[in-house]
Amino acid sequence: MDDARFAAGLDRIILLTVLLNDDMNRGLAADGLTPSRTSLLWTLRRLGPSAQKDLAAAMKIAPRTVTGLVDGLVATGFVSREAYPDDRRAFLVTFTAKGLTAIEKLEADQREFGRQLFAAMPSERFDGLMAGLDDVLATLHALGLRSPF
Amino acid sequence: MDDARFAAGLDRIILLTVLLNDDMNRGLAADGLTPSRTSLLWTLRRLGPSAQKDLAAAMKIAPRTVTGLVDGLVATGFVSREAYPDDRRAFLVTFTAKGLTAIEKLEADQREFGRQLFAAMPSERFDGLMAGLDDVLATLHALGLRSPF
DNA sequence: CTTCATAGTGAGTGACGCTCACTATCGTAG
DNA sequence: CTACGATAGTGAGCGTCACTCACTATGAAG
Repeated sequence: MDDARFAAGLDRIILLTVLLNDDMNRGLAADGLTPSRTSLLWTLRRLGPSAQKDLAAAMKIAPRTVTGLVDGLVATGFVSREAYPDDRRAFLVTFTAKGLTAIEKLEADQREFGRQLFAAMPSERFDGLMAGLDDVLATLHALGLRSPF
Repeated sequence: MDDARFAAGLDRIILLTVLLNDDMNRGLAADGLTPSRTSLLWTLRRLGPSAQKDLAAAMKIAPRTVTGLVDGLVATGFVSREAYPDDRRAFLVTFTAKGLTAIEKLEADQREFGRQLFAAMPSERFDGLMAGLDDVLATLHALGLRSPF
């Protein structure tokens, strides 16, 4: 019966997900951002200036929801709606200077967080962790839990 | 500069977080549960029959929010509000038979998921993963990200 | 030019978090 | 025993974020 070991492992992973989720969704308020609006900024960073429909597809949410998120981000000055070339129905959602600064700060924060998490870890243990994570991710992939990217 | 390795590691962990979160919050609808109501059921399982204020404290949410969650769970038949001994202000939130069945199914699902994740993993790799996770969790603890339990 | 598809929004709903004000009850100090 | 402050829970109302459905404006293709 390895069930107990498996359960203990899963408990650790679940605890980690809870802690990281809480942490990520903290501090955003300080920047005037909400979790979903931040998620849109990350997506916009990945895709570059995009139509709202493309953001909706990438984030796997309804187009109508993107309208609301972009409304909020425009109101708070993180993005702007520009003209979309050759299609007057669509907008090109684009970072403002403030938005660019914000996403770059988020990226820097993430790098710093990675450093804090791993810098003190013996490299053997780090490698073992990575191997285990890759295994788990591959298993999840095989189970049909695919990466959104 | 190990920054790239750290970033890759953090990316894996974040991806895992996202995938597991999505997965956990799927399928709940099939049981007629929402994420927060399910979270309350898990808490109730841990604490045993409780006053709403104790659920609020354990879940780190406002008492008013618990009122709403319990309202929903009572309406859908998962819990009931019983008399609290020696205090007529409070309720003793208690599993119904349906609620008990539901939480036991969730527990069984979780055990099964643990099996699916780890059963095929070489035990050395599993141990390496656990060591890495323990290290990360200890680091998070040191950074002030404490377990909610 | 007519017809069908597409991009986005208005209107409405529901879950889930919050605060503030309020009621009912408890517990304790006179 | 009574008055007073603390506690348990709820009503009212707000904000975010997800959804659907119906609609407008525009694009694209016959």
